[in-house]
Amino acid sequence: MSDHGHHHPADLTRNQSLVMGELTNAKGPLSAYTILDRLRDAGFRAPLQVYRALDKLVEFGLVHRLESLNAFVACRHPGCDGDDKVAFMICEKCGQVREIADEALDGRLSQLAKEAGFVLKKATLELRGLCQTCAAA
Amino acid sequence: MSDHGHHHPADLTRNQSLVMGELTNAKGPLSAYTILDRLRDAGFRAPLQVYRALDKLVEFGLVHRLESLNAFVACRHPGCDGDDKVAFMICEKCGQVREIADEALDGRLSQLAKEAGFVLKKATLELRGLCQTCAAA
DNA sequence: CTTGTCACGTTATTTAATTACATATTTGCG
DNA sequence: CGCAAATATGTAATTAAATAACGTGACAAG
Repeated sequence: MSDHGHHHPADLTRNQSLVMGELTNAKGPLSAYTILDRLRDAGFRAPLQVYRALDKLVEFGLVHRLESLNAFVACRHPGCDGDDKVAFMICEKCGQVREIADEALDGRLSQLAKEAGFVLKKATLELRGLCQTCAAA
Repeated sequence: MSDHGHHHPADLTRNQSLVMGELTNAKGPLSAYTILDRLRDAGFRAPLQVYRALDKLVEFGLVHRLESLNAFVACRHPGCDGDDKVAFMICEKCGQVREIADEALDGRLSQLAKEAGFVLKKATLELRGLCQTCAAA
């Protein structure tokens, strides 16, 4: 186990490292095809190379998938491992993504699920709007 | 304005009605392409016919889009109009979708947005798991 | 009448994701 | 070591999701 709470191998494979590198480098979320384009020089040829790496990275908790964007971001929130109730604030102007973990929110969601007899596996919580900076401008 | 609080014309166009009909009829969410297939007999030929109708229906508040499924459901929750903070519980076994509006949840989301200086436009809240029935089985 | 708007139809294209199949690489173990 | 199982990779083809581009028809407002 690494120093930030994720369950993953000490070393990523070459492809996984390359994809992780692009995501870590990027300011915002990237689509699988954007990642593919950026890794052409590194020898990437097919979407599947990206998707396979992404699958693993998501599994390891190093990357999140943003459903409302069909895109992926590196996890900036060490400790979110095992917590599938992270929320995202996505700025529609600058593309910035902020990751949020909130006890009260989680609690309410769990409560609602419980009341409905619903067994919660995963929550997709994506807030779209304008970040503070863009809203001010 | 109709009797259930949505802003939309008294009459939908033919295409809009057909698409709305399929969604109302269906037990669960349908993808645009599934709708297309089901409307072949009614003369539908191209995806755009479905997407155009869906765009309007979503705009009218009659239909919701489920981002995590790339699918659409008829709104079962009269009065959700103008409220873009509806949550969905999606059963991964039977496909059933339950629409939830919760004050406390909304409040917490608004609070979190406010604290971050984030101007919230739309919230995507999708809970994946097992409904009561399927969990029991 | 004619202009603007809105819905519609059709074809092609882009973007997203998966299926299928072959090959390599690593890992654990006898 | 030698080998089998699991894991990772490469490539091509295909399905699924969504949009772009272009033209036509209906119709209300001026």
